[in-house]
Amino acid sequence: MNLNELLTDAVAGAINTLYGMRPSLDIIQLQKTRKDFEGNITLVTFPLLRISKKSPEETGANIGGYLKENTGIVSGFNCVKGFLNLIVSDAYYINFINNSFGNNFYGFKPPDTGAEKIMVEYSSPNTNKPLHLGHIRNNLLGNSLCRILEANGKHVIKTNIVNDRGIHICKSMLAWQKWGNGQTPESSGKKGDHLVGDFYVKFDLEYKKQISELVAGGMQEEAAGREAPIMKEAQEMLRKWESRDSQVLELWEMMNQWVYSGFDVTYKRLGVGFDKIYYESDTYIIGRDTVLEGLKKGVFYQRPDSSVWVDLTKDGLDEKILLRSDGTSVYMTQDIGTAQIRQTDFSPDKMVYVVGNEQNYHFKVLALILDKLGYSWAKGLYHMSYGMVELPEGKMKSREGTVVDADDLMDDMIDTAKAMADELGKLEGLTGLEKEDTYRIIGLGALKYFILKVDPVKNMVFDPRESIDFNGNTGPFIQYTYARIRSVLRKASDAGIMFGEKIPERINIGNKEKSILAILYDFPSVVAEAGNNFSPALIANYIYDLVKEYNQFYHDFSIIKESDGNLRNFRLMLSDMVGTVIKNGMGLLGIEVPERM
RNA sequence: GGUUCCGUAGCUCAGUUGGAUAGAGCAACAGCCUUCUAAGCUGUGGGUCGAGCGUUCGAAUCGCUCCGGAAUCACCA
Repeated sequence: MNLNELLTDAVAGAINTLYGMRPSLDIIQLQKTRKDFEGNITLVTFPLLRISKKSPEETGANIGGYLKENTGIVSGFNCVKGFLNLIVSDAYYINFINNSFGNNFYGFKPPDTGAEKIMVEYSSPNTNKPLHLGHIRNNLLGNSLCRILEANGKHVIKTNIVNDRGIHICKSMLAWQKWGNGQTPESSGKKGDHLVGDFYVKFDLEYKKQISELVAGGMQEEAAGREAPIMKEAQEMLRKWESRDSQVLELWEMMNQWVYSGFDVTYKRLGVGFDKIYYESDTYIIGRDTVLEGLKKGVFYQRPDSSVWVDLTKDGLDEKILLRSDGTSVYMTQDIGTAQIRQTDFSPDKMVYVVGNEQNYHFKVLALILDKLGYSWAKGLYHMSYGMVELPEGKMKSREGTVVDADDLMDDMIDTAKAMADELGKLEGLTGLEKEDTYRIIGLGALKYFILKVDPVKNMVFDPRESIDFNGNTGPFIQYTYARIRSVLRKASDAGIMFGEKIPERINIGNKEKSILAILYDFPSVVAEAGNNFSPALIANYIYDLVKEYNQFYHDFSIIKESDGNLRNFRLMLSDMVGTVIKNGMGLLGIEVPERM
């Protein structure tokens, strides 16, 4: 039982003894004591007054007195305006650190064989252009979510569905055919995904040109969009692809390979990975078969032009197309197929989709369709929806060239880390390789933390200047604290100072130290909460609070230089444990921590 | 127009199941390195929690109505 549970029990006992009535647990409201008051945990007395039939002050005094006498956890209390502030005994926290010290996995639940099996889909790129800032948020959230779920003892399967087919890829392919002159990543010296993306842009330019020519010739804009010759060519190419035209397939394979090798570099740098990768070119057929089956069973219906639809008007939604009139698949068809294959392959209890909130409607429809098809596992679908990333000047727009490229961004962050570290002279004495690695850790730490500290459901603004700041509530600030701790521990070790002896309960610890202990104590419950809420941001903000508190302590107290041996031992253990929690917590965000910086 | 989400300091964001005088960082200003890493610490200023009404001992938090912003309702993905 943790502290909250112990106290809830004890308070219930107190009320029963004092007032002769066993209260329901939900009126026992415990919260952290605000900074301005003395105490660690506060009981709100107001809901208890109808049982006690006494004033808030008196009720608080009664319960506080009982807890102090009977629990051994509460060493003192005060009651202010109906808030009973309980002082948790030093011994309780000392006992905690004595037990948890040296556990490198503190905060993590061990994997359990009977654990819930959760499949998490994230990343899900298209293969026609390189990854950008929006993908970065997706990848970081997905990867962090997986780590958090694993830390909660879940069995996690990380998966990626690569959208390797469709009209958008055909656009790049067509443009390459027309204007590529046989260029390859090798011949051009470009990363494959960037090269393919360049042709996608070329297509778009030509398409726009053709549209304006048609409009100038008197055609409506909408019609021009359909009639532009290059678009017709791309559509023709897609049809050839679906009928397995060997030349088109060969080109498609080649260009997709370029993109994959490019993605691999980006993924590796971002520190994300997958247990199983699916390709829509494999799954869409299954989806199509299922849709046709559903049509036979009467779950769907066909229009005169032979397109297939599902009617969701009774569920408060609209009608949705599942197969085009020419028989080709749409996005929904593919997702139906993918979900089925995943069930066949892994039969997960839950399938989590980390996908932007622009697709909220899509996933509502997907779950509904799978349910209508009679799949019991449809209930296990969960869309982890997250907000868009915007720039200070507004949305990223590829046609206006304001898209922030993932590779460029990482380069910039690492360059800035290098410039700053060199200016501060922080890494002198390290080898060249060690320096490079540290720049990387810091630059990526800044980027990842900046994105993950924000509540996923919210849209966020990414200001390249601000995100590059390394002070305040940032990744480097946290990493710096870690490096300081490591430095202290190294110095202790160099001086032959051993630590880790059990701390005697009678040791006299200060408020700041106690407050750090209390925060450390909370880590496992924060991990659990982050898992329940699918929110890496909870971890990020927790670490920041811990680190801020520790830095104040570090500033005000001596650790190695403390003359009292017991106290020195305690402070070293405390520092060591803060380091462990920083490392573990940042690990859940996919952020590394440096030994020196 | 329907549906969903968001609105907290100049800017970027915290604020678990309703609880005390709403918190950080950035930016501005003023301090602290002969002492374990100053990428740090301390202080000052900065708020009608979008607005109103309601629920109650108590609302940034819950409900309703507005206002503002975003997404979506495609034979795009």
